[in-house]
This record gives sequence, structure tokens and C-alpha cells, in this order.
Amino acid sequence: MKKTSELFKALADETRLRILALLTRGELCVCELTTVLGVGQSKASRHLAVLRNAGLVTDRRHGMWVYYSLAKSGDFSRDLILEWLARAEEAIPSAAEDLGILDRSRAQGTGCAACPDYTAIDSPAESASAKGK
Amino acid sequence: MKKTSELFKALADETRLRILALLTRGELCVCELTTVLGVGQSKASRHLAVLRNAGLVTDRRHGMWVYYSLAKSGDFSRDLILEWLARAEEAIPSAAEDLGILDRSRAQGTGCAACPDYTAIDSPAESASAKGK
DNA sequence: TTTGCTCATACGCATAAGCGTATGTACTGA
DNA sequence: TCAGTACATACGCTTATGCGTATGAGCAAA
Repeated sequence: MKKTSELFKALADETRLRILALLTRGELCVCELTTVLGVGQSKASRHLAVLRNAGLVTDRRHGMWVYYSLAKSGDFSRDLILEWLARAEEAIPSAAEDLGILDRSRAQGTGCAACPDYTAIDSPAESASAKGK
Repeated sequence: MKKTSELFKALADETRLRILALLTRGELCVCELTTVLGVGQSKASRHLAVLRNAGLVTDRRHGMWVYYSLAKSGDFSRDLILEWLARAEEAIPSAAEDLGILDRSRAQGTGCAACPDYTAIDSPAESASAKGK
């Protein structure tokens, strides 16, 4: 089992909390996270690596893209955090705003137009399925 | 409301997790914490300040001594952490060992002999019930 | 192969965090 | 008033963390 202090270290950064909040919407590729967060690609990738090492997210490669999602771990502490996350939108700075950006981007089909597929997206806009391209 | 990342920063240190685990036994003065943890006084005091600033513990001065205890805050995230703490003994490195040291020190009357009083201290046997404060 | 794209990571730097030591503050009792 | 105790904090140091930039790995299509 990974150390508990490592888990909390992973949560002790606002960008990583924003990423986790966005992933409550479902699977996201790095490029879309980068766009919605408004941060550089290397920064997003590095923070995702921290979350992955902490056992909070998992990644799935598909072609050129890597999709990240929240990871049910079976570990008591981590699963409690994921539960907290589902109800903690207001505890995370700019989470509501980020989610709004994501939703609008999805609705307009402007976000990460290149990403070919998502398996677990339940964006408010049902047109998310029209993402194929 | 204090920032959530600050809360997790406060939890991202093994010494502070050990302190929180010890405080599940009830109120403790700094000198006893110092003895049980086996750390220097300034180190214990600094970590306690971090926990206090994060809203996780409260302090009460009585004469020369300062007693620390877990702080019910009413804040969703913090209260969830306190709930987690009550069941997370195994998730915190050396928490069980620390609690054993505390209990033995109490049973032998060797720990912090100078501290005149504790309002919320109870033997391990009844520690589950009398946590009302 | 070459080109172009996504993503991960090494590098150098700036800042933050943790530590021991030393000192300051508040209190108690002689 | 003075010495002694408990606790907090300033200081200097070392290490860890976060960042942008640059580079490398992996994949797909030309």
C-alpha cells in the first residue's frame, strides 16, 4: 500500500484538485485537460503523473492519445477521497468554472476536436457522441 | 473558508498524521506529544501550528501548558477527514505504535508527569465513548 | 522514411517546506 | 524579583516542489 502522506501530498495542489474535479465528468485526454485548465502541456502531464503515482487516477492509451479517469482502488483512504470528490465541487477552487468550460466546449464541439473517442463521457450535452471525426 | 489545498498540505506529512492519530485519544499537551513522538519540542510545536492553521486542531492554554485536541469544524472536508482519522489507524505510519507508547506511558504514570490535568483523557478501554468535546 | 501530433520527462531555476539551534514569551513558584 | 518550565518562533540550512523550456518516445499518415 502506498503511503498515506503521499496521497495527501498529491491532493495538496490546486491544479491537481481541478484535474480531479474535471475527471468526475468522466474520461478526459491530456489535450482536453490542458485546454480547459489553460495550462501548458508539460504542467498537465506532470500533475497527472503525480495523481497516477498516488493511485488516484488511471490512464488508458489509445493511439496517440492518453485518457485519464478516476481510479477506484479498493484502498480505504483513496476511495473515501473519491467519494469526497463527488460532493466537493465547492471545496475546489474554480472547479465549477472549469466544469462549465468543459461542458460548453463539449456542447460547441470546440474542445479537443482531434480526440477520436471517449468511452465514459456523460456530458450534459448529448451531442457529445458527435465527437467522432 | 480556508483553502482545500491547505487542508491537504497539512495532512501531507507523516509527523502531523502521527499527531492527529494520537489526538484521537483525546486532549494532549505539547510536552506529552513530544515525548511520545520522540521529536524535539520546536518540531512538535511547528507541526501543531500547521494543523491549527488548517483548522484540524484547537488549542487550550492552562497555566504553562497548552492542550491540543481535534477540532470539529462544521466544514465538510475537515469533518470528513476527522471521520476518516477515527478509522485510519492502519493508514498512518506507526500510529498503532505511537498509541501503544502513549497508553503504556499513561498506565505507568511516567508520561508528562508534570501536566496537572486533562479534561478529556480516558483509558484506552473507554476512549471510544467519552470523546464528546 | 519523413513529417506532424500527443504525451512524458530531463534540465535549470525559483520558491516552499522541514529541520535543529537558539532565542523570545508567558506562566509559576520561591 | 528571580529562576525554572512549557511553548512559540526567528534564523540559517538542506531538501522538496512547482514551473517553463527543451527534448525524447510513441504513434499515424503522407
